[in-house]
Amino acid sequence: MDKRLRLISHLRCFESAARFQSYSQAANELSVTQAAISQQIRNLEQQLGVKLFKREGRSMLLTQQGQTLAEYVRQAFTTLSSGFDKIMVEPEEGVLTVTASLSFSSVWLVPRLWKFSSQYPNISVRAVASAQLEELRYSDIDVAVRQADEIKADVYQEQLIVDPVYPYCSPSLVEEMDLHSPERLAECWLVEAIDPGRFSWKTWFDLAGVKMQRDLISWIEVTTWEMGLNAVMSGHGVCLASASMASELVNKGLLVRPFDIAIEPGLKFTLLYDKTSPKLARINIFADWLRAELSQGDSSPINLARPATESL
Amino acid sequence: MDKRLRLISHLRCFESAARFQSYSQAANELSVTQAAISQQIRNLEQQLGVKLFKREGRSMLLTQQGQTLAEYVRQAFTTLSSGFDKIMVEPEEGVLTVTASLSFSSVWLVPRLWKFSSQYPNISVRAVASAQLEELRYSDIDVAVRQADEIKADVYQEQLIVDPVYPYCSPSLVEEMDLHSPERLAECWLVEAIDPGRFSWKTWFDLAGVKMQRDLISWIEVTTWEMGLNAVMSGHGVCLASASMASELVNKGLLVRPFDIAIEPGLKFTLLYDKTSPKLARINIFADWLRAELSQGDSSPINLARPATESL
DNA sequence: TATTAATATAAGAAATACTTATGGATAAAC
DNA sequence: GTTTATCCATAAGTATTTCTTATATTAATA
Repeated sequence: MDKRLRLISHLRCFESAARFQSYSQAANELSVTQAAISQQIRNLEQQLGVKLFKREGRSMLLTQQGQTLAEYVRQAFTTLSSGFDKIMVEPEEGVLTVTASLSFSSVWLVPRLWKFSSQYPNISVRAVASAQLEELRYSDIDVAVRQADEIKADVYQEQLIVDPVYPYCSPSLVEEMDLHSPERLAECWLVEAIDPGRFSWKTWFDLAGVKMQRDLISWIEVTTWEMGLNAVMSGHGVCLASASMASELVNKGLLVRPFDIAIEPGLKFTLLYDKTSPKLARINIFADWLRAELSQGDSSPINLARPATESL
Repeated sequence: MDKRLRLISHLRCFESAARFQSYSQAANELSVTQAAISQQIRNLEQQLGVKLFKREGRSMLLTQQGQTLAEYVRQAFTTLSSGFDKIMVEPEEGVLTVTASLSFSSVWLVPRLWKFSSQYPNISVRAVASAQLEELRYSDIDVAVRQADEIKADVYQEQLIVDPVYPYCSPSLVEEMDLHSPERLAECWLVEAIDPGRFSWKTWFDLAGVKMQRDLISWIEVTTWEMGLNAVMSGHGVCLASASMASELVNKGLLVRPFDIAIEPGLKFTLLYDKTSPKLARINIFADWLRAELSQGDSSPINLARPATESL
């Protein structure tokens, strides 16, 4: 066996740094520090006796030899990934890791997981909350559910629902503030995201045909849909939220929807997973369940066209 | 980047064990213990969630998946080795590691290295003595000089000399024992290797036309040519040795050759190196010097046909 | 049946990989 | 031109991984 293959563990750092031409970005991709990358590559260069990078100002450019090796390493890694793909096919039973926004995870997914688990006791679902979409190919994450009008990802995407966005508040507030017309909302504290995009109270008031005077209203600013729901559940004002996310709380009598006026097209929920994942059998089971569960809520499957940033 | 590539460092153990279908042999190849191999492969299997080996009695057979992965790993390693080959080309100056038998190293090579070094001050030669031929492809060793009639190796081989084997003893012993005919040798202590093959005193006496009575002779048994030479240099008997190995000592007046009767074809010296080595420029310089230096000694370049084990 | 050969496993030791802190060089901003 | 920001380099220390040693288990062989 070629003794140079002892250096194989250094090649991950090398390949990443070569691709980015940047140690910092490689460090970020590999979730280590820049110093680790620097030292690994220094070690690799010393052991091979070859300069792979040359510094130009703040850039690390590949030498000719570095370029040559990078190409071979990339090819070898592709071969290995293919090999892994070939052997890793998992059965239906096992662990499945699902990632979604904090709001969807805590407000929708986690409160319903007992349903999935009782129906599929051999599949153990692990919910991972994240602010951004996580890497799905060749990673620990199997499925993602995100809210955005458009998602850039190189894996399979499927629109689950387009969830209308209504105002929600506690039942007691309806009586307290006599919320029988949209105009009455201006007397309440209104909960709004810091950057709501098209899911703002202004949008809603326009739909309701009410002129909103922003500076006359008391505002509560939140960073996630979940925070908004939690705030109004304890009697603090009125928030906008998507029907599905609020449904569990409405069913439990903790929240009510004072007006049947919705911002539509609503919040688009997208399912993402890697079609080549070894856990595909398991993912398909979860995806079917998810589709059924979401289709039972208050939602309307309407096509979207306009882009927006992902909601909270 | 494919997160499974974090497992890349385990793949050396896997590939070796897969090739040998034996953890012990893999351990031997990689110079680690069997336990290390066992644990690495267990870890790899756990992380991949795939059984790669199945135990059958005392054999570790590859599973179908193991076979598949082994093929991909082998291919990836070949690609990496090619990449390393492509970038690793060294200049003439630098370190060169030469391996030879203990006898050749200490009796011939090391006493002459000053010549090489003064002629090529930019090349630093490191002599490594070893009882067996060391791996030359992709290893720390650059050149080997071995004594054997036939060598199995997958690298370039070149016959340097075929060195006749004569008796040698100290000058004082010639006077002391009045060594003017071969028959007189029977009165001396004879130094012989434990397993001399065709370089035995019996062979020599046959050539000299003397009938040897083994049980009437006093024997000294040694394990290396070097030991034999050291013994007779201090006045202890007579040994057989190849002309080139003895030449330095003869030139210094420490040994003499009492009879000009040689066992021929003599000891075959072979030069071995990897034609694809990145240090080829450096190797060629050393090889040229070696050829010249050896051709200045008492030797005859005669073709060999018969196999024998490597001499000491 | 006893011995040998081969792998499995646990615990500890050794080596490697990584982090933190700091410095140096260069590019960008003011 | 100076200051700030960005990026990599390096040393020292920390954390993790890899390896060794000791022992157990299993199967093959004599």
